[in-house]
Parts: sequence; structure tokens; C-alpha cells
Amino acid sequence: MPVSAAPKARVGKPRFERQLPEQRRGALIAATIECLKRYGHEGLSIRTISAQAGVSVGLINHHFPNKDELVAAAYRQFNAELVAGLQTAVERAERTPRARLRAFLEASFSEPNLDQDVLAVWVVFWGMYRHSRLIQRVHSENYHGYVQLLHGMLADLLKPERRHEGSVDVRLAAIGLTALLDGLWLEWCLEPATFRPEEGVRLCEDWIEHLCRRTDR
Amino acid sequence: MPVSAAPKARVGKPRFERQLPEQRRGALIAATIECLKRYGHEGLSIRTISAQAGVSVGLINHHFPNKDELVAAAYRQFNAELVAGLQTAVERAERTPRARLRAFLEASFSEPNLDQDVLAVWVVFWGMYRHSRLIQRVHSENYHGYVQLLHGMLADLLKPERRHEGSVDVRLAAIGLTALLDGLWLEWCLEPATFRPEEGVRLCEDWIEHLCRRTDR
DNA sequence: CCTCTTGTTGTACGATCGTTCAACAAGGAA
DNA sequence: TTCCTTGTTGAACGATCGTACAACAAGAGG
Repeated sequence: MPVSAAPKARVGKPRFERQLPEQRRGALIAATIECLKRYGHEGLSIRTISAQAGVSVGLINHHFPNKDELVAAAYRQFNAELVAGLQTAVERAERTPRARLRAFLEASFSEPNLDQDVLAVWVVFWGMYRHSRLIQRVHSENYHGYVQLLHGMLADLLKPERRHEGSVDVRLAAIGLTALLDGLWLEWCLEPATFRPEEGVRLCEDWIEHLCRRTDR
Repeated sequence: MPVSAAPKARVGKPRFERQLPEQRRGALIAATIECLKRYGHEGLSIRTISAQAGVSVGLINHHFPNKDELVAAAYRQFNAELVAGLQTAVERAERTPRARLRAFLEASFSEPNLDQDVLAVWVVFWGMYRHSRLIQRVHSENYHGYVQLLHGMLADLLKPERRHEGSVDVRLAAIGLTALLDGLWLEWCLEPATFRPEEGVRLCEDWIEHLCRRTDR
């Protein structure tokens, strides 16, 4: 004989808690990212996400007009977290260009970025790029910010009075370093046995050293 | 009044053509790749693929035990075509290590590899990597072959008598070059406006030149 | 010509997908 | 306390998914 849980009991736990739209949206975005990490592309279903968030299926469409908007919001959030992590690592370092760049590299080659699950999330977003205008727009915002961050640090490092004098093109250098970094990161995530994270950092630093030698000459 | 096309006409076009299992399998694999290029992850449905191949839905499961096996076969085929294209480019070049490496780079940064659709295909395969043993096995075969090809060319280029003497680690150099190459290729496919293919080739050649200088010293 | 093998078809099934919507209820306002 | 706003629920819909399977027929062998 049940003591509590009467059908219309006024007392006891409420069956759910109302939340401010902003908070709930954030929780749904976090749940989306978590599902992507755990299940990859197959985790991107309304039912999986709502279960992860501990919420009913219908709620998502109350806070987001459709699934694509939720995914785009998750993409934006995911990238923002990455950039924020890198930037705090840079700001914690000594304020010399080389130390800042080194901190950036080391942060790139350590948790939480260097993670197979994290790659799986990126890959899902990249896969949507071609067929979703929303994802394209978010990617564009994300990517330019990232390259400019790196570009700025490189420009500080290379001798300012020579950086436009032909022998080194900072734009191209930034593109190359981004590519080397991303490529190593991708390789490691796909096959962690091939090299150690420190070796990745060293490869990037060699590249940078190579750039400096060119400007000195 | 129809002249032909009687319900049970023995004459006229047959409603379908039987093919040898090997040929049909090849056609289905080709259709799978084509669908991936056109529609990305959403193109990976039995109905889309069978329509692309001009064949009924049921036929796929007559030639492949399930969808995963078809996709894995497509992955294997797709990679084999890539590697074959690169290798013929290398073999067409002069037989000096530097010319061969240059041909390899130029082939990497031109059609048909430098294509947004091609990236979309890779990305779909990568996305399956974590959750499909089959894809993991195929990837492992693919990747090691690719790195070894590059490793071999690098080892030929760097002075043989010094390549084990500390200052340059060929293994790490091959990993770095692979990463730079893949990263540039990835960047270009995601955002073709940021740099020109020739610039990508130049960045890779600078990296190689840098390696040679290190051995000479 | 008929027979037999088997590549091929297309319907059917159960599961799951994204989205809709009427009903419910939490919790502040009056 | 009662009212009202609105965050929340969960069933339901139509579409599409991968797979199974009985029936069909192409085409070689006799």
C-alpha cells in the first residue's frame, strides 16, 4: 500500500523543475556535445539528447526551432570552449612571444583537446559543413578567429621591422603552422601510437625556429 | 494501341541484366562513393545508393551481408584509388628523390584529391572510426601504407649515410610532413579562399628543404 | 525447346527518425 | 487562496531507415 505518490499529491517532489530559457538552452547544448563525444554522429538524435539532458523529447523544439539550430549552437559553444582554453593557457605564460606560443602549442597537445572523442565531435561538424548553411556560417566565424589568434602571436614573434620585407610571409606562415598543428593533432587522435604529444610540440617548435632563422638571415 | 510491351512479351528489352557478382559489387561500391561525394553522410542510405546504382533495394543485401560491409569496402576502394593516383604521379617523375617528392606533393595539391567533395567523403569515414571495428581495420591498413610511402621517399632524399645519426629523425620527419600535408589539404578544402594550391606545395617544399639543411650541417 | 541456377525485384516489417500539439503543472503575481 | 503565464510532458504522425523474403526472370546448359 503506497504511503506517498498519490496521483494528485500537492506534497512531495514536483515532477519537473522549470528553468529559465537561457539555462535550459545551455543544458541542452551541453547534452548535445556530450552525446556527440559518446556516440558520434549516431548520438545526434532528439531522443538521445533529451535523454542525456534528463528531459522529454518535446522540450527541445520548445527552445530551438529545429535540430539544426541546436547543433549549430553546440558547434559554436564547442569551439568557444576550445579557444577560451587556449587563450587562458597563453595568458598564464610569460609575456614573451616565444613563451606564449609555446604555451599555446602545449595546450593544443594536452587535455582536453588531445582526445579521440573530441576529434569525433569535430569530424561530425565538418561532415555537415557542405550541406548546412548554418554550419558554414559558424565555421567561418570560428576559423577566422583561430587563424587570427595564431597570426597575431607569430607576428609578435617574428621581427616586427622585417615581417613585411619579403623573405617571410606571416600570412603563409600562420597558415602553415595551423596546418601542421591541426594535422598532427588529427594524426594523433586517429592513431595515438604513432608519436608522443611532446614530439608533436617539438615538431611545431622546429617549424617556428626555422621561420625565425629565415628572418634573421 | 500499344504495338509492343505486351505484359509477357518474350521480345524486347529484358527488365534487367544479370551481372557477375564481382562486377556488381564493384558497381555498388562505386555508387556508394558517388553518393558520399554528393550527399555526404546523408547519402549513406540503402535506398539512395541503390538508386544511384540503378538497382533495386534488395540487391545490396544479396552482395553484401550488411551495410557496414559495403561501406568498409567503399573505404578500402576510395583509399586505394588515392594511393594509386599518387604512386603513378611519382613514377612518372624523374627518378631523383627530390623530383619524386615534388611530384607527390603536386599530385596531392591538385585534382582529384583537392576537392571539397573528397574531403566530405573522408570525413564520413573518420566519423565512423571510433564506433566501427571494420572501419578501424581498414583505416589501419590504409594509413600505414601511406606513411610508409612518404617515409620511403624521405629516407631516399635525406643523405643515407647520415639519416640515423641523431640530427634528423626520419620517422618524425615523415610524421611531420604527413601532418603538414594533410593539414593544408584539410584547410584548403574547408576554406579554399585562404590560400592557393601552389602555396601549399611551397610550404611543404620549404619544410623539406629545412630538413635537408639540417642533415648537411 | 525445356530445365535449372541464381541474380534481381519489390513489398513488407519493425524500429527509429524529427516534429507537432493538446494537455499538464510549476511557481510567481494578485 | 486563486489566477495566469509558460516551461514541460508524452502520445501521435508521417517519413525513412536497414533488413528479410517470396516471387520473378535472365541466360547458360542440356
